[in-house]
Amino acid sequence: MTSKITAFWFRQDLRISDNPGLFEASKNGNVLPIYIFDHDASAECKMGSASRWWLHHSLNALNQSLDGKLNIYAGSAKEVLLDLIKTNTIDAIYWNRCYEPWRIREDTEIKAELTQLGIDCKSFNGSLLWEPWEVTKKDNTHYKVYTPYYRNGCLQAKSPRTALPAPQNLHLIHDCNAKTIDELELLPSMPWFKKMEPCWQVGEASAQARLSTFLDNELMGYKEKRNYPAKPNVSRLSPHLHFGEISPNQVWHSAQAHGLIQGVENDLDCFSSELGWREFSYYLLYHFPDLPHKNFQSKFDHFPWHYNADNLKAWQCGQTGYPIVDAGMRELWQTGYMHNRVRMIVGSFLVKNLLHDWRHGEAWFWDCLVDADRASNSASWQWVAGSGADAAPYFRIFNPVLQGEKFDADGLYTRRFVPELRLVPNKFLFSPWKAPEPILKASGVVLGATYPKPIVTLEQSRDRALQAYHACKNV
DNA sequence: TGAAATGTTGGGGCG
DNA sequence: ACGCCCCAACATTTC
Repeated sequence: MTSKITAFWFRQDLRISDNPGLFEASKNGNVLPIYIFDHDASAECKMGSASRWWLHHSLNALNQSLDGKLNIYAGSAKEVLLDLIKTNTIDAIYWNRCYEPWRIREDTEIKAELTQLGIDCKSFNGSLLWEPWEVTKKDNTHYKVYTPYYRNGCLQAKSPRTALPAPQNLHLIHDCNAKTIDELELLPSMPWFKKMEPCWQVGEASAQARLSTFLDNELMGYKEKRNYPAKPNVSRLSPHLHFGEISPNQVWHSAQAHGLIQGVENDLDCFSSELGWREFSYYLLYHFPDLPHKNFQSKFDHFPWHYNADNLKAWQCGQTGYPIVDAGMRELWQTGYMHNRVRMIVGSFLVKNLLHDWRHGEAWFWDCLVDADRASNSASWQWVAGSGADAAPYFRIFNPVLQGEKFDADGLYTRRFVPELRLVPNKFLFSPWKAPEPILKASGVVLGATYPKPIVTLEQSRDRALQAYHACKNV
């Protein structure tokens, strides 16, 4: 064994198995495993509150896998790394690529400077099935529509790398100048996260367990049942994927293997395609770095949004008077997560019925979601708003009453998060303002007191949205 | 992965 | 028996 020391820089790949950068680093000899918390450096890379909570636990899980030898630092990544090579004998620094624009900028700089100083810098793909620059069209332009991107761009390209094993014989080095995870102070002083704790098991082992449970019990019927927020047939892998506790390659190939079971072919294709949407988001962000801030379709730059602080607040707090919307927003607040069907409903409601700029929704989700991810979050909000690539057409406006009746017919989901309506019969659960007074009384509901009256009417707000969209249609 | 408005069809009640 | 109307059910168009 040589005495070469390779620093492996963990970022959004908080796992040991199928970690290409770590795998290669381990071949060189000794490994100095490091994590740099650099998200407080600027507003652009600020991490949301729920994400910080997740990160705290994820780092602890990773540290445990590394026998307590994960070296923690805080501050600008470049400064930390430059400092690190001054005070330690380091021959190489490896990492897996990140794709946020600010990361790409910074990584490019870091690679150039460190290489000049004689450090062997290598980056790897640990987070995507297909690199954004590898999915190309013949005419050299970029895909703007999902289906051809996925079918012709991804599925026709080379099959995603199969998962690597965890490196054997990791020789880990500890730097005594490193901080502890607690010193990062990722947890807020107000323990609001207590209610989230029972909902999640953080870390690589839990991510693998979640994948197994999903594939064994919930993949069957996924295509249909994933639409019903009370059903368990969704993977809930998004936060694990975001922090890289599990790689998309591990998910992809495990799912493929399970998809051989007869009768789940369509479910497998549907699930794989959801991983495809994740790839598409990264692809869009890579080729359109302004995606988190700017409308992908610039005609939306002149959209007559109608900001109203009270309405935004009501939406955030789950007090809109529309039970399926309020259930979703409260699920988000309480658990750090929201079922995908309901994300579409609350998104449509904010952007169309309340006529709020999608960036307000993006910001709130960013702070509240444990799976907050720049690429997915901004691509999805632009999709909902109609300003994005391959977006939902502007006139597609969800009716929260019909959506509730259709996708939560027995009210299980809605009653869980809006318990003040639990005695309201199904017939009026999604439109309590239509319930006759005796029924409300028997249910213990006083509209405007125990549960809000609708903050807008569906008919008027729908018409207003259609007018507004019409106004900027072909600017 | 929408909803509402409008159009079409066909069965049954009824003069 | 026949034609007319009504309307539910389904299909198509429009936003």
